[in-house]
Amino acid sequence: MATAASNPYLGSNSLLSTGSIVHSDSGVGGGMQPGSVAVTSVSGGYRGDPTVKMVQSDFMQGAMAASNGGHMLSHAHQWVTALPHAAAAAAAAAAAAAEAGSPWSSSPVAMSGSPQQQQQTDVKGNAGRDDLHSGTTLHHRPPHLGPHQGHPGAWGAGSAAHLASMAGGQQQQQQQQQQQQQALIYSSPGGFTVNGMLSPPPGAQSLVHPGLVRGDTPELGEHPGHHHHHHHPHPHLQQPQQQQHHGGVNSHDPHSDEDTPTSDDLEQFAKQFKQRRIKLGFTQADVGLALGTLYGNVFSQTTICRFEALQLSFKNMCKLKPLLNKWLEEADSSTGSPTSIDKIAAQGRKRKKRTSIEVSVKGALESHFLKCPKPSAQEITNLADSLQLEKEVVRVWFCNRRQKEKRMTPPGIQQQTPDDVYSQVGNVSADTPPPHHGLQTSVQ
DNA sequence: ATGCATGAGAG
DNA sequence: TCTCATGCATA
Repeated sequence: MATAASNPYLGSNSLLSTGSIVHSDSGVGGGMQPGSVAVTSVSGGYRGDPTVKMVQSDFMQGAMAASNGGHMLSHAHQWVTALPHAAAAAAAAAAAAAEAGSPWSSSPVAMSGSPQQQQQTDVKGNAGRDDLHSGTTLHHRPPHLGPHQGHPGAWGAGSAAHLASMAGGQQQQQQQQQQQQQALIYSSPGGFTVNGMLSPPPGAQSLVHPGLVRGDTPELGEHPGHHHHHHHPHPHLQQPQQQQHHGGVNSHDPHSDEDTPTSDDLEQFAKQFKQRRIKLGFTQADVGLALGTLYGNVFSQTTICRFEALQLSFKNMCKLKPLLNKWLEEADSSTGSPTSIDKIAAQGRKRKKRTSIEVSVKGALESHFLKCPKPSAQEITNLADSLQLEKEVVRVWFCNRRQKEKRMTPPGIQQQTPDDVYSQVGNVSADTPPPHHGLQTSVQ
């Protein structure tokens, strides 16, 4: 593949070509035979780690492993190095600090029984690696947006799709998929508003430069006055059971911002959000960037995507919801105003090559995971050894696998079936209850 | 849309 | 070390 070619390490490594790997699978249950394992592709990236700065070509790994079957995981680090980059964003840090105090993780009284552990990491990422700068401000503009129509509050339709047990084995999750592209339409190049959206509501901060100071309250509230019923909590997802109101301490309406949304709320919100976003002509990336401009927290397309697909932890969903909600309000209220942001060019940062794990190896990992989701360091080492993978890769694989297990959307549920809008209406008894909720014009 | 990766923070 | 939030790079 072309990707490989671009880096020095893989120059001679032809393993990357798809053709090099031949065997396709061998079942999940058993041992795999050594042979082809994984290849890594490289790309620029950065590693902030001061300790690790060395260039090491270890592209040999794949080749060696393939040829001798032995293990040779001796390589140390392969990440490339060194790039001058600088700039720490103090402003971001400040914002982060502010953010930390926000009431995301806990509502007043709500969750008494379940501490929602751990930290929120939100903005820290910004301080660490983000380079927010603005260099240019291009304003792109949504193709068409009508006068604001859907306010948050108007939502509420959905039915929920749910789940399935994720017990027995791994099932693949469907992935209806298609690509979204960048918005192609830009509005008048003539220039107008300087920054993002206009007229932030009170409480919202004024806009700032993309990437620069913004001190503000991350207090995000969805506005009061919501009225939707929250019915059944989703059976899946281990969301902390929060709503237990005795006495009435916290018994105000479940829709108010103050309280933690139910997974159902989140699901509906996510759907609505996606619809609105699409109708407004924004890509997921646009949104992520806009959030940065508006609130100082930039998010990637990935995160927005995962939010929409409910592939984040419950807690994370709760955290993001207010932000996205805010954006949504801004977006559809500022009809003619350009939204804009500029892209932060990827700086010269080095990141480790992304390892590509063979399907057969994945199968092996999966089977091990089923037996033991949390292998000890030793087990990881052994496994890594037998699979001819780096220990770190295996470790990370397990971490990611566990994370996946904790996502909101359990594998097996269909997230949206755009083809059944008016298909079956009364049919509910079947085993495939497609969740359809009105609109849904475009699928992305 | 997702797979692998990074890094902060909590043990 | 692991977990969690996130994102680059990819398919």
